[in-house]
Amino acid sequence: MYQDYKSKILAFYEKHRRMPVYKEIMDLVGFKSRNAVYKLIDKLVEEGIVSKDKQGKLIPNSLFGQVPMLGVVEAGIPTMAEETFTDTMSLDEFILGDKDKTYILEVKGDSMIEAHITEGDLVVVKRQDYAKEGEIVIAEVDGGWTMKYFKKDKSGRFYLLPANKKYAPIYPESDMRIAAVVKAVVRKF
Amino acid sequence: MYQDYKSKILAFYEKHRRMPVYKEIMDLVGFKSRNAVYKLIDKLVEEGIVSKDKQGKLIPNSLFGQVPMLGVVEAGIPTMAEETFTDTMSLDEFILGDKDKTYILEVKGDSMIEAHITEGDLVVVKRQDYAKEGEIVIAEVDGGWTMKYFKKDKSGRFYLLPANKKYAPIYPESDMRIAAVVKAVVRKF
DNA sequence: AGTATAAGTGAACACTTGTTCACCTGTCAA
DNA sequence: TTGACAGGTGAACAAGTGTTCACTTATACT
Repeated sequence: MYQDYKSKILAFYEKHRRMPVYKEIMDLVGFKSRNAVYKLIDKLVEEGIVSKDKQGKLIPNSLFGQVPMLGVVEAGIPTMAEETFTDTMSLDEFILGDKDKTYILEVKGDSMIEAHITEGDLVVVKRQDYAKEGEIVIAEVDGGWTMKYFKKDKSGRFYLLPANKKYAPIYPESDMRIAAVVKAVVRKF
Repeated sequence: MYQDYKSKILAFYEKHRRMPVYKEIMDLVGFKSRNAVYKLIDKLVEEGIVSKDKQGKLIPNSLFGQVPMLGVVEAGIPTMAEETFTDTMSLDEFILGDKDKTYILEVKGDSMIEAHITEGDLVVVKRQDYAKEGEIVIAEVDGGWTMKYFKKDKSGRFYLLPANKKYAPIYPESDMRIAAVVKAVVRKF
């Protein structure tokens, strides 16, 4: 019953992308007075799953809109009953550190297959014109665009290394311009 | 200047996980009357990037809090200037269809390496006790937990197939219990 | 039984909300 | 200069906000 309240409020948040006001919660859970909601919220605040701003408006806390992160696969999945999850996370925040200058690209081709990035995957890239050694970059070399490892050889020259033995490393002839670095890979089934 | 307003409102939304009220926008962009905000919002509504609910409160629209999805890698990255992105998406919504019964697990081991799921990846799983042929499942077989392909052989028997030649298919001796199916894979660099 | 504690009701309060109206700039064209 | 017009100001309004108080109902325990 009580857990029910939480999930109804969460559902509202998911649907409307904002927290409900007291009257809405009232209708949501079936109360007939806003004061009942007030007392309910008091408990949720004490539990730490929601907070109030200076004006009393609700703000969702960490556990809200987040996915419980259980252990590792081989340890098995804990049953719902115990559900002592190790952590919880928002995928959005996890994947996109800073939403600024972040874009998503679809992957074509198999040149990064050995890095386990395959055709149809989505890569989350951050647009920047520099990169660290070893990062996967989106670069423009000799007129074409590619996604490759950004490497440096013994003599200090930079080159692009595909993660596929079928293809050879690319030593830029004229110029090489880094457009973005790959921050994450997402694959959906 | 005008574009500035949008990004400031967006920043507020990102930070507080809710849309600002008119007075907050007023302080945000430097207006001295809420009516100025009212007129500004009117334009944003007309542009379709925000809406109002029945009570006048702002609700963020599709372009808000979302990541622009550009084309495919080989086509290169369009410049910021043009930015005629093909689409835009919220990773949260994209990855987690229904947040209910969805969990995240960290991958250990290399038994799914040929499916390009490698150690350290995060798999987004949905807890359910059935699966379709060919899906990747988290299952309990003969007392242990594994992540494998869920397959059916010619005679109609189900078995678990690792995506790694080093390991043999698993034909469940006593019982096989499916705990969850893998919906997505996320890898962060 | 009785009684203490939790949970819900309903009305009232001060305050904030989005909205409207009339008014005041600037800027640009004729 | 004149007029038009988009963009901003400031005050006023009804409606909705979170909160408080006093009161009632349900639940559990000795």
